[in-house]
Amino acid sequence: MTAPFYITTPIYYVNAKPHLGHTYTTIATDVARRYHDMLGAETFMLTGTDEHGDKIVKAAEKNGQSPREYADRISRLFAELWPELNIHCDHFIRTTDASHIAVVIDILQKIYDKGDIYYSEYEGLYCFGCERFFNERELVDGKCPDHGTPPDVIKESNYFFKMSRYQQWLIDSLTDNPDLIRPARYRNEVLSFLKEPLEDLCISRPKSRLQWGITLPFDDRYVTYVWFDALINYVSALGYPDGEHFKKFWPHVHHVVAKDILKPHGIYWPTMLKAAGIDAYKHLMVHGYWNVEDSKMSKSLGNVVDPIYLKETYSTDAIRYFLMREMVFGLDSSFSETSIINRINSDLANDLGNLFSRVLGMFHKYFKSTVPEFDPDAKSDFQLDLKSDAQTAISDFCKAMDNFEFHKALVAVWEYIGKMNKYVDVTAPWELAKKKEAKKQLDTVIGNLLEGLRVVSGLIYPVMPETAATMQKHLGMDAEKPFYRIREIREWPQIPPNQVLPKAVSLFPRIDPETILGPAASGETHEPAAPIEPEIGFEEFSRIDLRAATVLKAEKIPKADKLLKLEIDLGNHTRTIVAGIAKFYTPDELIGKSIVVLANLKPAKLMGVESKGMLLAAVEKNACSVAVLDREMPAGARLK
RNA sequence: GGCGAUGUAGCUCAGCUGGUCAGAGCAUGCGGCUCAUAUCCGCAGCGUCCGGGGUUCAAAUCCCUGCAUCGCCA
Repeated sequence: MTAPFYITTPIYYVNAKPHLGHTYTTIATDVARRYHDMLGAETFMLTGTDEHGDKIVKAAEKNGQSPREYADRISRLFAELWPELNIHCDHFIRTTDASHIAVVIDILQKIYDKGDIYYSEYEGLYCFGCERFFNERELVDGKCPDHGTPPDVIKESNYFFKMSRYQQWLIDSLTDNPDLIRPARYRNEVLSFLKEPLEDLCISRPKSRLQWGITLPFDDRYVTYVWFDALINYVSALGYPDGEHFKKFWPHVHHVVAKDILKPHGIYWPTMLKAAGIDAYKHLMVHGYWNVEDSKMSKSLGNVVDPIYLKETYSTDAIRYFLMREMVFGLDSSFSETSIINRINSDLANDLGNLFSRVLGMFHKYFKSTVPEFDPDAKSDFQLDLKSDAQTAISDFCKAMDNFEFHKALVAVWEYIGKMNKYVDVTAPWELAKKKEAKKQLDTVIGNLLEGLRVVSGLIYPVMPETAATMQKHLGMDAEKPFYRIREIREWPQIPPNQVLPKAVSLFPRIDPETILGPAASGETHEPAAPIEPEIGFEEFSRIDLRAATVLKAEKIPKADKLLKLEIDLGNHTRTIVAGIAKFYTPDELIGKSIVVLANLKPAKLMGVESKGMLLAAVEKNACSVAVLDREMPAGARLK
């Protein structure tokens, strides 16, 4: 009996629309959930939205809405996004749900009754503009960084949670359970933080400052601090304290978070659980950030990391694959559309898509679309055994998935795909098809290849469920059945013989970067930058007289396809220069431009025209850009 | 300022406890096949393994130091 599996994403704060970071976390969580489905576990996945707190009030005000209306609207964006990305969550929780609020109140009261919450007055630096307290070191010159005004010293009374009381307990449990927080770097970070004395956590906000929150059960002048409220979602969603789900799933919880919320999850949450008398969670999986590369194509940055844009441009499966394959769980990764396209073209189109296409192509041609019978254990002369290699691939895949090493799991699958491509090459079915006496061999080769594709389709299921189902159908399998169970995948052979299969489809067409990113982006062909020339002194540089010049006239030089003749204004005189840029610039677009000219270059005759100086431009084989001044300067100004 | 991480081929990175560890993928070049989505297969990388010093018979791998980048904390 496989243990149940409970996995959570953070609940997302509704002060912003869903972006790439949310998307990665939630897809990774869904992939892990689907993997445990593959193992035959009963799974439960939770996501949702975090909706209280002053940031929400402010964001709502900005939008002219009430906090409730605003939270409803943004929350819906999240709830509706996940199905679009083939993410199946079993429950979508909102911290404004009545059932959640009830549990928060219950837990607060429990901890209060236990004596772990106390009331205390303190003094702090408060900015009325920001409606918040500041530390000394957050201030700039003793002033609020946002308002530039000195903060006021005010006294305020609040409720505090005795987190410090559980510090040693937490250190011990981290020491005893090396797996508690993974990867280890984040566990170490928490441990090093715990070397210093832990301060108690302020868990209330006076209603004079904030009303949008859960009222404390023991003092209705206060609402609950948003983190204290939010973290409790992980148990309230399961129907804590008596719900069946809670009993079944809580002992098997895995929290997935990004590194920015390590502290609340690594420190607040376990101590809260301990204080409330709830078993601590077993696993906290922490991942890194996506650094979005600022490419020229993505001026509107927000647009490119918009999950819907990505889905519509590249397909859900491709995006899921890219995110899981490209990021090492725990580390940061860089994100760019170029890298998505590279991944799609090389891994999905060339390796997987083309393999599928060539195998099915031969199958339909040589077998009239009818699945052959073959002996799965037939010895071949080829030294290649797709059947046993499949078992290796499955094992490697599982080992990686168990550790949240999604990229390694995919590498294992792709190594197998590579072996299949090699197998096709070595067995050369097109040769076998020419010889009548090789029919049995051909049956074996194609039979094994079809089975290999079946294994691949099973293993890619958690990452690319749609593609997995499509492949199954084209292999004559029932895609409605749980073909992705590891136990099922291992069975070889499994495709029922003598059935007629549907014609193949193209799983992943190659993408031409230009169609998406525009011509400038096909810049893969850029020459590497030339090495820097040997050093020179300033004196030597001073002899180079560079001047701002305005282009007055420009015309093509007859019979010369590269040359333009320019009439330029150098302030106190005009002169003629010839420039070899006709392939890249029309005369008209140069007129009026403020360019840079090497003014003391020895004159030279080009196609019969005397050129007195030359303009500066960045030049490559297939591209050229004339240097222009980005602010207006009088013609003749010197550059130095 | 304290603690920690990282720095390996053009790019992204594997290389655990020292001895085929100088590697993989992508990109590039050449050759082969023709079933296939101009795909697939094979071959090719003379990289100061950030710099400097040390330990050792032997270091990318351990120690010290410097530099760079990043993270956490103050």
